[in-house]
Amino acid sequence: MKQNEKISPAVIRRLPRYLRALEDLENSNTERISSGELSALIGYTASQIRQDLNHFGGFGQQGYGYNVKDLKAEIEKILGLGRQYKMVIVGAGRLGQAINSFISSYSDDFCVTSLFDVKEELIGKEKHGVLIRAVDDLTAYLKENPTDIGVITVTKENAQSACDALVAGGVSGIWNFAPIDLERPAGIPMENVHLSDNLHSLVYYINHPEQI
Amino acid sequence: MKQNEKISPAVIRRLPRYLRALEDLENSNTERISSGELSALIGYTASQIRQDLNHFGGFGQQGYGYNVKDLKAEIEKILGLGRQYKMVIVGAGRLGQAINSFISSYSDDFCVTSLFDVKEELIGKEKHGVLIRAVDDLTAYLKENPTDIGVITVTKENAQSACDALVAGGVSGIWNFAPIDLERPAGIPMENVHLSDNLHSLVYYINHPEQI
DNA sequence: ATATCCTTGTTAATATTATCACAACCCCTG
DNA sequence: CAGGGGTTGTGATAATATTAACAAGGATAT
Repeated sequence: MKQNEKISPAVIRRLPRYLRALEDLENSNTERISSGELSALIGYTASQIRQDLNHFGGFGQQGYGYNVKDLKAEIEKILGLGRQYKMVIVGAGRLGQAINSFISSYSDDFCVTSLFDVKEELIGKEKHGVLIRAVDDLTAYLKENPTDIGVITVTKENAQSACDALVAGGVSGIWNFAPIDLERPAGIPMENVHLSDNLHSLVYYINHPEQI
Repeated sequence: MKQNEKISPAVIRRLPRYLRALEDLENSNTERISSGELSALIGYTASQIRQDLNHFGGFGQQGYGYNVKDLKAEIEKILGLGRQYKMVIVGAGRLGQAINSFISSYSDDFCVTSLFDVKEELIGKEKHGVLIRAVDDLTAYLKENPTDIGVITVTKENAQSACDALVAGGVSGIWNFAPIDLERPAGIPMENVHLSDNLHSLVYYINHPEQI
């Protein structure tokens, strides 16, 4: 990265999109790509693509474009991929199981080591090869088994205490699926997936198609 | 809405957040709320809250603030809630089932009428009281049973054809969980939930906590 | 009634984000 | 190895989005 420049969140949210496009290109054995071609593929302007990438360094070559393999490697490095992230999921209901299944099939870079739940009847069972433990044991488990990411898929009512337990256990980041904005110490990143909010936005645009 | 003013997507994405806060306030029997108090609750500046709401009309009163019940009703009206939206889910795997379960427990405003899948062994079964049909019958089903929203929870490879079938069947909007940007006719709104992108952004901030 | 206190709606200022435009300069062809 | 074509990196400009500031006017207390 150039200096200690603060990168805008808008740029960061686009990086995974670039990565997906580059993976597709690599799979189709494309060796090089220009910002203009990338623009046609993913819809951002060529100018924006060049400016985004330039926040992190000049990965392209004039008259040539970008080397697909190299650029993909650079973006993976920027994001911090290339090592394994250990995860736990708090909430072993349908959503927790779906996320567990998604992660295990998605990439070896992410590994769910345990699920947690309050429900007696779930504790001790396995889902997708992952053991469900009692949520009371969460913090203790995390201290024994250092974990990078905590996923919250419990109800709104239980989300804050799940978050507190994850923080107490020393996770580095939180992925929250509960429809609530959780309190946490500064410096702990959190990504929210608010399904209901998302659905409501969709409904707005269904009713105002002229605004799309 | 004031005139035919085009409302920025940034504003639209905040409306569901306001709605959530107002629901909580209503549940705790709070009658009135000022933009300053709302700001403390949800983190947006008071100025932004007032400006957002004013795009749609003056719902507040000087020296008093906003009436919780009324403001909630206004935002529901703006979003287009208050009627039932019929939905189908294409992809009856874990994610599809999780979304189905989420929706049925979330609100009566949304109703999943059918799941669809390619897998022979799933077709004819019921999940959460909803029948799984063959994806080949999707468009025909939609023509018989007018549907507002199509949810895509199939693999990346099958997502575009699912999208095409939904559009051919006349859905008004699409909620896409596949990690791909789908082609569709202009005027069909689509909300994307790209879990992998989201996870990658989280990983970036885990590795650059100073940038939060 | 009246005066004070609040809080909105709204305009202006600032900050952030996206686009444009082009010089620099590398690839590629012959 | 020279010239034409193509593409980047980047500073300037435009567009959006957010925050600040305050006049207008209702709520509340007395």
